[in-house]
Amino acid sequence: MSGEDELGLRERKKLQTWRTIRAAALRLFNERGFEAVSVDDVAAAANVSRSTLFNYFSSKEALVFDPDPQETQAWRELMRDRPADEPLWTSLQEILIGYLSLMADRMAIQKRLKATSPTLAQSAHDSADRFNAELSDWVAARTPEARRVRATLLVNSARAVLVTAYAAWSPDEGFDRFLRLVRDCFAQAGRGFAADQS
Amino acid sequence: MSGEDELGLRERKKLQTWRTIRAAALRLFNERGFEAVSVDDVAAAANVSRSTLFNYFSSKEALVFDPDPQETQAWRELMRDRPADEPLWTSLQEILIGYLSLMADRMAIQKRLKATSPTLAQSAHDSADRFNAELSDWVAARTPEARRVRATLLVNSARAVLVTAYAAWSPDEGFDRFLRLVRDCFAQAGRGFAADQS
DNA sequence: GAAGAAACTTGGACTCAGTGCAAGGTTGAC
DNA sequence: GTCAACCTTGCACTGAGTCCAAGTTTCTTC
Repeated sequence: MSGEDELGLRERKKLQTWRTIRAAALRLFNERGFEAVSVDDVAAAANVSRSTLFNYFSSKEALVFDPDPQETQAWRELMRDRPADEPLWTSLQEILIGYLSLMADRMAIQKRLKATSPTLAQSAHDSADRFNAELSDWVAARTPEARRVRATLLVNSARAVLVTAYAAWSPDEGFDRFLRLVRDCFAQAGRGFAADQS
Repeated sequence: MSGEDELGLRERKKLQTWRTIRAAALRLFNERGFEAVSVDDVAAAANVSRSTLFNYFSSKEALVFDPDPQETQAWRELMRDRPADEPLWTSLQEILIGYLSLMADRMAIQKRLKATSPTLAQSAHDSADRFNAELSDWVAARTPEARRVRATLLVNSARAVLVTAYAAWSPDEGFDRFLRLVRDCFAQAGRGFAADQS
């Protein structure tokens, strides 16, 4: 999340515009609910035209879920930082925890918004998918062809862990509690499910 | 999937209309692609008004993914049929395989369509969610409060298994191959991931 | 089997998301 | 300072989804 200084004026303006729009969107959605606010409302509140808004965000839902432009860079660093000989399951855990920490401040709002709009709830997947794609690439690059399906299974299972912890967490409980849930579920999935007696 | 005979005329007509619309939709989408066909096209092809179409399907995507009205009944039977003392992980495997078998004929078309339209790919989750909700209810009813989070983890992991197998499968390969992938991934997740050396 | 209630269908008008384009304004490079 | 690349804007257009009032079909009851 460093270095927005050595950017040209043009780039800095873009970043600023992006953040202005996002901020306006989150504020309005939070006040009135997702459905009750139109894209034009958001554009107006951010002092940009409708067209410009759609230059930055590909859909109304993207206003809520798109990652900050500098965040995707941070993702890659999270992955690059894992030692090559670390077991994949451990790497996934640490990467995902890092990922969540980047969104820590947004998470509560997002979860609350999702509760109020079915449309949003649905397209939340999508945002997770983008990170997942990034993650899958990273995994694929470090896994030989023959173990590719297994590697995918691990990635998807890690996501299952996340989803489970997320569902069990309430936005009022604070972020630490959420991380504890994540670690716990990771441990359980690590041990496997076959041994359960019911 | 039995008993559409002891239905009244009204009910039988409804079922028939539903299936006519669905069939028309799948045919058109398959011929021209999802995006290239409008809802009006489908309505026209099914000899039904736009309004009626939306009475039966809540969205364009639903035309592809909604389960046949009689299918949801079959789901419940799948769940009811599992012995109460069977380990949950095993039950999940068998239920999901049964579920997939119900959709066996649609699956190849759906996967092909999904490949051609981003919108569709996204909302595929949604359809799976509906089954998942049903499944979660069943699991919750058979699991004491204290183990609820773990049960959710198992359900979500089972879904991860499915998603993995689905991704690794190609629609040309035939359904049996798909089932083999599912069983294999179930076994792997059953054994856990912690032991992996990388 | 006639009459009325309930459920289903229809067309049309409306809102809003998202696309495409052409014109005007801003930024950066030489 | 000039030119090219890039951003922003307004406007017109398509298509999804909602709402409603009026017409038609099925079910019920006597």
